[in-house]
Amino acid sequence: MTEHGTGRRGQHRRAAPTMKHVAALAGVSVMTVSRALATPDRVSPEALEKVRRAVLQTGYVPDRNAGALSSQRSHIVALTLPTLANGNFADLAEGISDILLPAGYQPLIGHSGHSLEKEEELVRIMLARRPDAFVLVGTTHSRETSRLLHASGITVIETWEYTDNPVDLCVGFSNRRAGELAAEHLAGLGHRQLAAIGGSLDDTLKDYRGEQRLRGFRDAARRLGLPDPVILREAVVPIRHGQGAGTMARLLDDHPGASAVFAISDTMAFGAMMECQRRGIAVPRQLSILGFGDFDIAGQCLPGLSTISVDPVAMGRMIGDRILERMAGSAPRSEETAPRIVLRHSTSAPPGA
Amino acid sequence: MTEHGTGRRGQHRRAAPTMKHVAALAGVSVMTVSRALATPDRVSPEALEKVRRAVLQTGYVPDRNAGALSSQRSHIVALTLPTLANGNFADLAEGISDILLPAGYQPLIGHSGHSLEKEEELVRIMLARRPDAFVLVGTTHSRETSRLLHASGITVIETWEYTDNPVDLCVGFSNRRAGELAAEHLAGLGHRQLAAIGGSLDDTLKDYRGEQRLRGFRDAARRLGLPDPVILREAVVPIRHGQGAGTMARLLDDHPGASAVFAISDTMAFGAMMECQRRGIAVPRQLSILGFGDFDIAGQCLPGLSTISVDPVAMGRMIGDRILERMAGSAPRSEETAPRIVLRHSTSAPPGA
DNA sequence: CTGTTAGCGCGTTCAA
DNA sequence: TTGAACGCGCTAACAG
Repeated sequence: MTEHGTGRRGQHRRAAPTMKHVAALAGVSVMTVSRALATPDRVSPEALEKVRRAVLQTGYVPDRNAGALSSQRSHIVALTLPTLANGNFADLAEGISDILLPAGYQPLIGHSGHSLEKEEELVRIMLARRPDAFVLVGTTHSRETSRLLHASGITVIETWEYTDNPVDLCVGFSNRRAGELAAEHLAGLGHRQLAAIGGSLDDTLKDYRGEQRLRGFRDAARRLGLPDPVILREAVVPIRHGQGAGTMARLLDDHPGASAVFAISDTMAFGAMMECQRRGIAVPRQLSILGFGDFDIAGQCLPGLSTISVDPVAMGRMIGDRILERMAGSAPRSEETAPRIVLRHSTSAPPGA
Repeated sequence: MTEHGTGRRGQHRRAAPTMKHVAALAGVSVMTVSRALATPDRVSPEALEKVRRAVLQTGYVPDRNAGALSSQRSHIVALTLPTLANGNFADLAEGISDILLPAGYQPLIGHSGHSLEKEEELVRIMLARRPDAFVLVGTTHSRETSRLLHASGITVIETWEYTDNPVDLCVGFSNRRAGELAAEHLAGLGHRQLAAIGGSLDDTLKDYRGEQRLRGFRDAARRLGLPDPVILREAVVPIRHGQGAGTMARLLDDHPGASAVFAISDTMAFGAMMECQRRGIAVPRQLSILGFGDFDIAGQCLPGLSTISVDPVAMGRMIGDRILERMAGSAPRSEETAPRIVLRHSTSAPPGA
């Protein structure tokens, strides 16, 4: 018998109190402490009280990672977003957290910067924490990402886009449909020459969902018998307001014929509106602008921005609920949510009408 | 000998592959796999290759929680923010992530909704994951929060405010100083009757940092010999644009004398600008407006919003660096960063000047 | 209701 | 360079 284990750890900080410390202080076994914390009703009132006191005295906080190792349930839910600096995704994350945290699950948030390679790296890093469920924005992933997720055998929820062939579960909306909605709204107002501004088609950084919206927009315009919309893809994700202004400037310079513009996001739409204001173009009298996302700013700018809302907080809560159902053993179904138009004052009939 | 341990876990999903599986497949011991992944140079090229293949074939991802339990280093860094739906905090989080992730640390993000009680709960939940470091926005915490952090014995970094008495380390700026800067700028332009709009003093939901900015603003005005600024605290955190408009409306109705307004955040400032536009008040000719935060929108709206920047991404990176230094065994110092004015076009000399 | 035993997946330590 | 033993902190399973 060599004596391992005594003082074998090198220099390191004072350790946090463990269950053993609490048990010793309370004069009960470690198991009783464990039960007192997890299933208080299976412990005698006296033992419970002793444990409670010892916990308070030591400032003990259970080590859930150790618990996870033992119980094979980490109570971690991984969440990969394209970026945090986007109100919609932040709202989505808060919606998910609002449901999961009170239920004892810990969201683990990461951001991929709209890159599939970074997403794959992130998935690998997060899988190393053995989450009980994995939430991904988007349905486009690298082969290896899909394989890793599949091999992990955990619940996977894809969101922010709807697909009939999810890795596992899907809670999202059709971005094509959102684009169609945009075209239908503008056509309904009487516009014929439409335009759209969106993100670049850069090889590695791509807004796949935004691209779907643009396609839906174009296809709906065709279906409605309108000329093909002018589509400018110049913004680099993550999109900031300035990109909207720049792309709008290009549109006004090179394709002055359009009377209505669909912007891939409110962020771009606002920048576009400012560019119009700078040039003395009245919105919506001379030019209609329609956004996407119903960001906070859409309701505050002048004129109020007409936009398409997908209610990220509600979607997040729905995702949280689905995860809890799955954890409880039931088999929730995928769900397609419906984007809807929010009418404000940036769209109206075209000038000649 | 009763036979425990065989199939003792109840119904649960297909388990992820473990190091044992990889070792068996590679025909080496578990330890060799461990070393092949952690210290490849201490493993023979042949063994390394066998392991590498087995890893690829199984889609194995190491369990870092188990690793953490063994090594006593979780490589997790906890981060509590007031909210994700605030560009500054999102940027801060991304800045921290940008440094930590490549170094092998996993940020764990939570949001407290500006509530000290929720923060305490969050700290407890996050401590249960045994982070190697803890980052908190703000220097105001509940007694229990401070106690828990102290008892945990880990590195703690407070940010977004500077204090000489941090729990452990502090990387932040003086919010008072930011407020003073605002008053000095406006006074320098010739304004005498100043005003400020900020968050409510609700009992539980408080923007402590914003309040410090307001106090710095007031004190600097006094020091400069100006009449006391009118300060309206009506917005409820988290502040959205609409609150700026409402508070501005109240200011214009009840205190029409002020020629310059400092808004506690760009979000409020923008709402305030829109309210002015709605009323036909020209900014900055009739009224100057100064924001805080240098949010994306400040550079895009018209007129461009003069504001105070604290560079959250840089601060985040600084925090990440400090954490890595501490992990490497050195003793980094606290750092006070300096807020700075970003001049655009929403402030100018007062009407009569 | 309580305690004992065993083991979750890994890294540390020591021995070969 | 490799492997075996051991234990990190906790919970499942069982015995009392």
